[in-house]
Amino acid sequence: MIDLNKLKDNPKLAEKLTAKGSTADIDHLFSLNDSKNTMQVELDDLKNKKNEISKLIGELAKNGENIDEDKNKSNEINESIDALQEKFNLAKTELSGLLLSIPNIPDDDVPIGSNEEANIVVSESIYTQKSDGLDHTQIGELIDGVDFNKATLISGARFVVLKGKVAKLQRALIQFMLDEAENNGYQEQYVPYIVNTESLIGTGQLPKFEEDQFKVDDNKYLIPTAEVPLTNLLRDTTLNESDLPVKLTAHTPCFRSEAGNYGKDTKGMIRQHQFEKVELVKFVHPEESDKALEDLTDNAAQLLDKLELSYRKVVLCTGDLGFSSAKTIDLEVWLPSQNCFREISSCSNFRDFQARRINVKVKNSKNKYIPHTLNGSALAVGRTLVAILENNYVEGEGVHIPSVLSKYLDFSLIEEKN
RNA sequence: GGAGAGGUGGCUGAGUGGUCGAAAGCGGCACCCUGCUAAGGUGUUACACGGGCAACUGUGUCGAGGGUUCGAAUCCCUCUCUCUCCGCCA
Repeated sequence: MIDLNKLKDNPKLAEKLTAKGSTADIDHLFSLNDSKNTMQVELDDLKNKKNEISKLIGELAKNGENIDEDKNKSNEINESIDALQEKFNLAKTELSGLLLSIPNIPDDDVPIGSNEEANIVVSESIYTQKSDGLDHTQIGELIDGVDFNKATLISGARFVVLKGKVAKLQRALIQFMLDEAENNGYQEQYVPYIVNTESLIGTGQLPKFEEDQFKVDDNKYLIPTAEVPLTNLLRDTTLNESDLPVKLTAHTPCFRSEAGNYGKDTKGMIRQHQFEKVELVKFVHPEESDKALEDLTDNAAQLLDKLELSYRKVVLCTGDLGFSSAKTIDLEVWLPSQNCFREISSCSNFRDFQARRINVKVKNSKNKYIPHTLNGSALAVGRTLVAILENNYVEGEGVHIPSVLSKYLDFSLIEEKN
């Protein structure tokens, strides 16, 4: 949630919102806020009168005096209160609805642009970089480890079944990523995969992106990412400053309805309704969040280095930035079948945007402040699997397992069948 | 799924219509006293929103939302969460 006062003090911020694609009417927001406040003053004043009369009635009644006149007066005031309260509530509801629908303000160093073409590549780390390779669906068939037909049979489109060594490889990747996260100081969590509306509002998926979520019940949704349960772990809490930074990690499946992505990546495992991911989440002191984003991105990038997968680091432009994010750095891994880099991790600094929504504060001996939150994938496991299949495939042999995973697996090659 | 109990401030826990934002204790903080690793004394100690340069001040909050009433932590309704017992179950 953005800070209205900050927006008021700095009109330039409104332009940045526009650069992010927000169509919010900021002036309307201000006037709505003003009229809400005016009403609140009036309302409080009326309630104050009412309270005083009630107190008076109490005293009069105790002394056995006549209270009819004051009761009438009080009833009149109550009518005024009811009328005004209704208007006030409407204004308040509208205001909070609008505020929840306004995206975060991009950082100053975020490139301006309307789509991914304006993103800036900051670095590349190249190991081997094959091109025109087989894609993972073909390789999956050759090694008999990936089955989309069975997934379609039992569930439908955009699901996958992994078999044998490929399934084990995915499990090993998860284990590897969690171990690395722990080495980097993140505490592992096991969290619910179903969350309530409040949690999704807290991290910013709701109210605007309801159609992207899988709803399982009134007020209950499958998580689109572990960011949601992990970040909401601290909802409505006040932390001690000495607790910072809070660093959490979890492996979870992620569920996305991918509404509005018809025709995009329809083939293969790139865009699925269900995929595995290891997520990193941090709560840090506001002054530390820039550094924290770098560290977080490094934590994710190191995984790709250890897996010896080629990747590049990209700063997302304003138009490509997620709703809640002030700055996002994507890691994109090389896919030989597509001859391009594809997103495999997204590391974001949310500043105080989510923290305000989830009402988390930090106190020290002097005062209270709102911490900054960050998160990033480390990594998207499904896409990592795709990258390994495609990059490590050798014709006539099969898929070679990255050596860093050897301690998790009792094989180093997934052979072709026949 | 069935039956019951209950949600009060950081914690324990009083409080069944007005003087209750709420006793008391614990804990926290500040100061004082005390020459000994402790004890005692005094004061202070919720949050949100609004108004005001500020001192300060108004409103709201006793799980949530409605209702009754001039007035609700207290009475009524709905919801929700927690706990106990039974059933079922990985």
